[in-house]
Amino acid sequence: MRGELTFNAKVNRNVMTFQEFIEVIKEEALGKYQSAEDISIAGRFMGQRGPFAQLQDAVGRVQLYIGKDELGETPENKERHKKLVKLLDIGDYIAVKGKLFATGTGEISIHVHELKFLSKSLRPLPIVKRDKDGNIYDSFTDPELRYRQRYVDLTVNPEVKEIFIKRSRIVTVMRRFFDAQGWLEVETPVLQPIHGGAAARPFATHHNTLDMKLYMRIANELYLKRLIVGGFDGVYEIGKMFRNEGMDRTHNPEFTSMEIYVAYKDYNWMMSMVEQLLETIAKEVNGTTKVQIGENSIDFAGPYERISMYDSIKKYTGIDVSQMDEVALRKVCKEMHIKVDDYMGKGKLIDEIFGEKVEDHLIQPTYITDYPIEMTPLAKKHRSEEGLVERFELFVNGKEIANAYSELNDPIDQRQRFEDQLKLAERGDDEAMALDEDFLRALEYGMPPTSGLGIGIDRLTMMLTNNPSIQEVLFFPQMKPEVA
RNA sequence: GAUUCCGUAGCUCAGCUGGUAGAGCAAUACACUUUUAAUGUAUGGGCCCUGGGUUCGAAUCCCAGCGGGAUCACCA
Repeated sequence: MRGELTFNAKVNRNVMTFQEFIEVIKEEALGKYQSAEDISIAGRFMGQRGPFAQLQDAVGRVQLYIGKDELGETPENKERHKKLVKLLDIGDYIAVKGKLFATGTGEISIHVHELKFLSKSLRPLPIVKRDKDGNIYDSFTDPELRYRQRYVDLTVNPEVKEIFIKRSRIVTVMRRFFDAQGWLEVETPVLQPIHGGAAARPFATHHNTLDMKLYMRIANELYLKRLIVGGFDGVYEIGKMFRNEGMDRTHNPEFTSMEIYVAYKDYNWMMSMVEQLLETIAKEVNGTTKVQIGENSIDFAGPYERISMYDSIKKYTGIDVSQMDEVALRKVCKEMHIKVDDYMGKGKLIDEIFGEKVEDHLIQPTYITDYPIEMTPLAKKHRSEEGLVERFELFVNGKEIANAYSELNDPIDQRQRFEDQLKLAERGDDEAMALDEDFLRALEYGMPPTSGLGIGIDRLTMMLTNNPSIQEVLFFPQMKPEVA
């Protein structure tokens, strides 16, 4: 008996998946009461009511009919099966054989005549029940348990599994979209000697053999641009970034970003590309461009509104900050009761006003364009507006999900911008960007005009699945250690 | 990091102004072989997060710690 209960290696599971089973119902079994041939199926035993049991696999559930005296053929085999059925626990993996039939209420089920244990569950799974109206009766909801034991969460909460399937599809659709354009998916270093490309505190580590300090990347931008210098027309990378910052419902120390750089393009082109990309993703993942996020119904169908940062501030505050110097901006912040620090330069002050007064209004997808030069050291100067750069951020539901530039490809200007960052750092801005000599050298060899874009995959998934918490879209969100 | 709420059975939760632990589901046994969250009867199940304190007596009140959620700050 014991042998039957433990972790069988021989499985005939490839005979039929649940999905195939459902197709068989449609094509063959419907209208019949009993299939001619046995089918073989395997899955997780998820409960029993009388002779009716639920078997679950990755796709869904099917009903089994386990008749008391109908298992096995020989008397010994019948006896054995009776014992096996008694030993069934929720969570056990079993394989069954039987014929399809329609029950009295019309549900297509498997009339089991043979049952085999594949694996035993030694711990009781939480039992979640739901009725036809979707009411859930015995839920498994404790966030701490759900995140620490995601395997249980995924087993008993099908809507959780659905989120992660969507997340995977978002990435797949994105990849397919880029690949169709001939852009190249690449991988760049996670361990970097200089943490460039963004403004954030890094995780630091040490390489023993080289005896050198290394940082987990906070961004991969400077490496991807090196590849554009190297002659690729379009490169993109989907991968983890690491930032040693605070954690909350929208921040996890490691998160996934997609960065893409396309040569001979500018940020106007990029805006159109992003519209097509997001529209495609929304349709492929949700079947529609519209998505409900909390209270708001959002439509990802392009084109999106485009408004410059200065105009957006004017629109929502009535104040024109475009000609103001640092002193005037500080005065404005004070009048609006916006907290500012001494180290903040002009760009940062404008960003504070924007964050405080504008962001929350940007519900439908909206491009904010043309940022002050001080806060964007890697973007190209605006072709006609003094003091601005060609940059946009895409806001949806009041939150930023994409950031893009016409990339700065003038090495002399780039060196100057890095030096301005160093000055900010000296004033106490610990987010100011470090200078990367090799990156400058690459630019000195010549980089074509290029547009670059970054999209937060976690954030995008949160929006497309209507989840306000990043933990709900990460399989294993960062947690403090569990104490035994 | 700050504020605030929370931590009781495998899960979801009651447990009042302090008097020594409860329900539903799950589990076990027996009966039932049926349906669509939940059949019946019976039974077992607890470091009430941890450590101090107050008290004759603490799941309950106080303090500290640990873990989680929410809000804020920082960031994406």
